[in-house]
Amino acid sequence: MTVTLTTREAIARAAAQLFEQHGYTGTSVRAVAAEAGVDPALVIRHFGSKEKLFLDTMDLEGHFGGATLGPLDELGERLVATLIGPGRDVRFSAYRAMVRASDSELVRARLLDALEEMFVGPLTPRLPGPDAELRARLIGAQVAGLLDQMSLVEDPVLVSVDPALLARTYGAAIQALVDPPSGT
Amino acid sequence: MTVTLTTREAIARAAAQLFEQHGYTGTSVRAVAAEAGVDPALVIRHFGSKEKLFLDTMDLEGHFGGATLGPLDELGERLVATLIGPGRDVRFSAYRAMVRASDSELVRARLLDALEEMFVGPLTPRLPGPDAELRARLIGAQVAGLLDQMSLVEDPVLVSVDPALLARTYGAAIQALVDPPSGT
DNA sequence: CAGACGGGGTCAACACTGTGGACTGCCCGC
DNA sequence: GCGGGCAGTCCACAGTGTTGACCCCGTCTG
Repeated sequence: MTVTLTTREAIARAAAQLFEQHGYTGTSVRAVAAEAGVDPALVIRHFGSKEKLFLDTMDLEGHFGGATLGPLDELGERLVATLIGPGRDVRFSAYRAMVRASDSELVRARLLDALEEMFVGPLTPRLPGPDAELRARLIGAQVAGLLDQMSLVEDPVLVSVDPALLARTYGAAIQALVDPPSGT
Repeated sequence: MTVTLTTREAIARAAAQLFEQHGYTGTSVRAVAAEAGVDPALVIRHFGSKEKLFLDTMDLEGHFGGATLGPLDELGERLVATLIGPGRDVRFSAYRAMVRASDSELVRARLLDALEEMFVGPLTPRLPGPDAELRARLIGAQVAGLLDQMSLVEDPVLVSVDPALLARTYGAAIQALVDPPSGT
């Protein structure tokens, strides 16, 4: 029930929209201010800097949380299906904006936190076999790679392929890290 | 034996160094000009724009070429070993700079070209089983993901883990897409 | 009730960015 | 010798993030 918007919220809302739409470098502080109907200097006054505004505004965990829940059996396929399922646009643009802004130390730290919270934390204690933590991190890498190709590079084949086939195929590769290694 | 450097080469060289070191947004045209001992307007005159200078300067293929050669048997492990083997710093920074600059349509096209040339082209006709092209693209995604976590996000665990273990573990996941799928 | 205080808001300015246009000087073909 | 083109220089422009000075208004204190 947001009847009236505090200025700070108005700025945050405008920023979220523009950052998702045009990325970090693509949106200027002045554009955010204009969208929020506010003086440019005010957004800096409220958030300290454009970088902090970006960090306060974007959240990955909200968009990706809980993707690793459920039984380990066929987790790979489910994980991919969740990623490319409903709401993929929001997820994709959030990820895209973050990665492209990863010049910033703080943004990098945030990405690392997200990896930790979404994969390493929940998965490490559940993975059977050796090197569980390493494998959890590499599952995160696989997810990042898929997002790269679909959202950042926009590989036309991947974005238009049958989602079920994609989930099955890439899911199998992820599953290879979920299941305990079989070699020597 | 470059005794004397043409101005254009001097600019390109300075640009390559600075772009790899500080990324796209992190290096200004004026900084490139200063490093090359040249007027800022001159670098635009020679290359058309900062973006074109970047594209003329960075090449992925040169750094990553031929990573998918050799027998399909254990290609996954060899691929990872090549990626994180000698010269990884140069590869990493090239990839990092490209991805972070992927706001630009042209940079994205270039990344897509690289994917095509390095994975889809060489691998599609060689992969046994169905959906060879899709699987080739997804192998590219896996590589991108690993580079993301190691070079872009700089996951401290991944960058310091035993390379052989990393190659074996992630290589197995890649191998799951090299070998023909086994399920129904 | 007067007055100090503090926080939200406004304005102008700074240093920096990429880029374009006008200009100069030089070399090469006619 | 002379004209055309090209490398190089200089200045200016619009836009960037950010800062400082200022103002206004509500609140708390004496």
